[in-house]
Amino acid sequence: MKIGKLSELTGLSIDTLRYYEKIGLIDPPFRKGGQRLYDPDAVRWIDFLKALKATGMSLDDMKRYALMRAKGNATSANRRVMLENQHALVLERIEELTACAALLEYKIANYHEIEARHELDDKKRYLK
Amino acid sequence: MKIGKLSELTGLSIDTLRYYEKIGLIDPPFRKGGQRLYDPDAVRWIDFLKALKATGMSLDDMKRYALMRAKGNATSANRRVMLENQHALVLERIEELTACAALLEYKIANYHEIEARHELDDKKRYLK
DNA sequence: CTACGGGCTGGAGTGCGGTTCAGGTCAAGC
DNA sequence: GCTTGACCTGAACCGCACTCCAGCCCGTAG
Repeated sequence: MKIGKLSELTGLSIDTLRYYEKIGLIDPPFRKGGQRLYDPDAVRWIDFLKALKATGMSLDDMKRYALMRAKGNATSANRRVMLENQHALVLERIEELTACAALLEYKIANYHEIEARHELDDKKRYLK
Repeated sequence: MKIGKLSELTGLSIDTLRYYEKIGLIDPPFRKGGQRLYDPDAVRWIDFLKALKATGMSLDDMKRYALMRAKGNATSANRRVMLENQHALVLERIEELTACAALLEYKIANYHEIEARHELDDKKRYLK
């Protein structure tokens, strides 16, 4: 498939795909007449990259992972450790967000209270 | 308190505190001999800003919130809505991260399997 | 009174993760 | 053969959120 199709399937812009290739996240595909022709497996790899990115991993770290992957089996344990570290970070981040959500809920409840009080004031003013 | 102390208490760098003041996130404090002198309440406000930031809110949106806060009660409902929207985003983000965590767990389990197979191969090789 | 640690300003610089642009080339349909 | 739309390259540019810097001032301990 050509780059436009891959862009459509992955949701990454054409520019981003070329950029990812440039920095070594995506293997340079075969070319026909200068144009990139991707293997369908590329979609799976890019989806994985998207997931790593969603966890907050930097492109640099993803590049390190991609590099190890390219080196084959010998790097398997290292890659696993990378994923384990990232997994731990994700759990931490979830905890942090959960705490923030609780704080927001508290603040929102507070605002509701304040608004209720103001409505009451309005009623009183009306009754005067 | 002076800016150094506030920096220590909030964990934000002195430069960041001045930057936040410049962009309107923090009220300009009183000055004595040109130096900023903060009220202890500043810590609470900054901690709240940190929480908003942790939720992924942009400084620009935080500025909008700060501006409304400065305008007083009339903006209360708008501020509540902002927090409610942010709360929804946080919940979404937690869902996304949870899904990523699951994917990572799956991948990690996969790596364990691969490693186990390789150990087996090593044993076989040893027995030859 | 002097040294020194902390604070001040305005503005330039940084790192990240793309995005845009100029100026082309390629290929599929008419 | 020609048009049209997709694709190509290298390099410049962008927004965000800081971070650093030069050159200055203030205040307090010795």
